[in-house]
Amino acid sequence: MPGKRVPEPERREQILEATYQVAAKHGLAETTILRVAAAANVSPGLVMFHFDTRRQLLLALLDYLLATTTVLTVDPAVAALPSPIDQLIAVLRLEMSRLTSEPMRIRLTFDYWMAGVRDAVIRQRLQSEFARYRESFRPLAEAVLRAEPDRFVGVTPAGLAGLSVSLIKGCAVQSMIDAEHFDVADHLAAAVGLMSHFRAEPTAA
Amino acid sequence: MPGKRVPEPERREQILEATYQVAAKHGLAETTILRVAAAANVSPGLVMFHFDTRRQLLLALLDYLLATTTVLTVDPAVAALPSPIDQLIAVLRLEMSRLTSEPMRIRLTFDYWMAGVRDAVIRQRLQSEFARYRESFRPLAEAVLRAEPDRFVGVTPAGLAGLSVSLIKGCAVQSMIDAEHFDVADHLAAAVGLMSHFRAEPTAA
DNA sequence: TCGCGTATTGAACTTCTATTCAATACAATG
DNA sequence: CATTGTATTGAATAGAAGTTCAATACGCGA
Repeated sequence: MPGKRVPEPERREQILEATYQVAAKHGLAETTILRVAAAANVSPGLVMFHFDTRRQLLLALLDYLLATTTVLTVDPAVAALPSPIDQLIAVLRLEMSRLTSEPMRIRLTFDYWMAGVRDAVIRQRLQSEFARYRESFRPLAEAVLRAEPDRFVGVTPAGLAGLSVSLIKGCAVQSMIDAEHFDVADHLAAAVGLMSHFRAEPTAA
Repeated sequence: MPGKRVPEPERREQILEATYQVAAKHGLAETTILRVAAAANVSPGLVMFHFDTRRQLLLALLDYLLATTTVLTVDPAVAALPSPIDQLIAVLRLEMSRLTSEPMRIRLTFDYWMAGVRDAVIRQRLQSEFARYRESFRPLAEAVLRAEPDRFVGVTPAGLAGLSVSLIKGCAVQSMIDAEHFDVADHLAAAVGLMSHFRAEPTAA
């Protein structure tokens, strides 16, 4: 006794949304067709009908996840900061706060990250996503190096951008398990402590 | 028709070793009793006999994994370096190389890391393990701050130690997926580029 | 109003898993 | 050599998962 018919794109969207809810709460491994179907108030068969296999459902979820990830934007208030290095630090701070405020999303992303170790398709999508993310730091990194070339001898824009992403990822990884105990501010303080020295007054000694 | 009897501790060790092989190659999720038994040339029942449940087998594997993790040691050649910050950088370099040279171990550790999100026992063991790791950086961090207090205003030893671990973890996470493409030297160069400035000659301008 | 295609269901099927257990052979002890 | 305890096996069980599919009802065009 079939239920109400719904145009295909909306059904897909509805099921994907349910899949996200399940995956965010229980993790990828426990994201089963049955659970997804139950969460979407739909029969298991319908999930297969729209996505063919569980694998394709999870790939679709990955696309959904990446598509709904906010791209890196430089806040006007940040852009107004005088020195590029202050801008970079401010962006780092914002990104770290943003990520740790969405723990479910972070966990899911790392779930895919682990899956990517054994799955080439997942791996490539994540790689290009993170390459894009890294690139979005490039203008800022270039500005920093341009502003104080003497102090950044041997550091490339790509290197500084990569380091920025690395710091953010390190923060995300820690907070994933230590959510309530891990303090973003503390973590950033050390990084800032290092970077801020590019502006430090010269030692007269 | 039972096979040869073997004293209990050796059997446990043998099965654990097999479990490690399977888990390192296929991941935790695919580490099944059957696979482990096959890898150990033993019947499935015997695995259960020695470890009771799959969960306890995996917990035992975690202990095994952590127990066989080399603790942080400061190489004599490193300790001979004149400035503490050079020592810290050298240690970072060594640790990053060490981790990326054992990709299987890293992946397995992160597998447990993900499992720890939903499993309190796993989480606590990992937390204390990483706390210990972080602490092992503390003496070095303190030496760095003591050597150049004026340049590290507001940075605590804990903060610097945490940042060091974070950099290493960031490196490990990247290399996990990007093994052949990710270059430890590049990654470290940026970090070093930052830190080395604590020794930079003052800008005369 | 009458088909007709398609979305939808729910049960059946297959496969894989952890787990249990009765049967069995080995080693040590007497 | 007999006995006893325990390590070991392999088959049986139960459950859950992904996937298939025949049956069914809905909505649209004729």
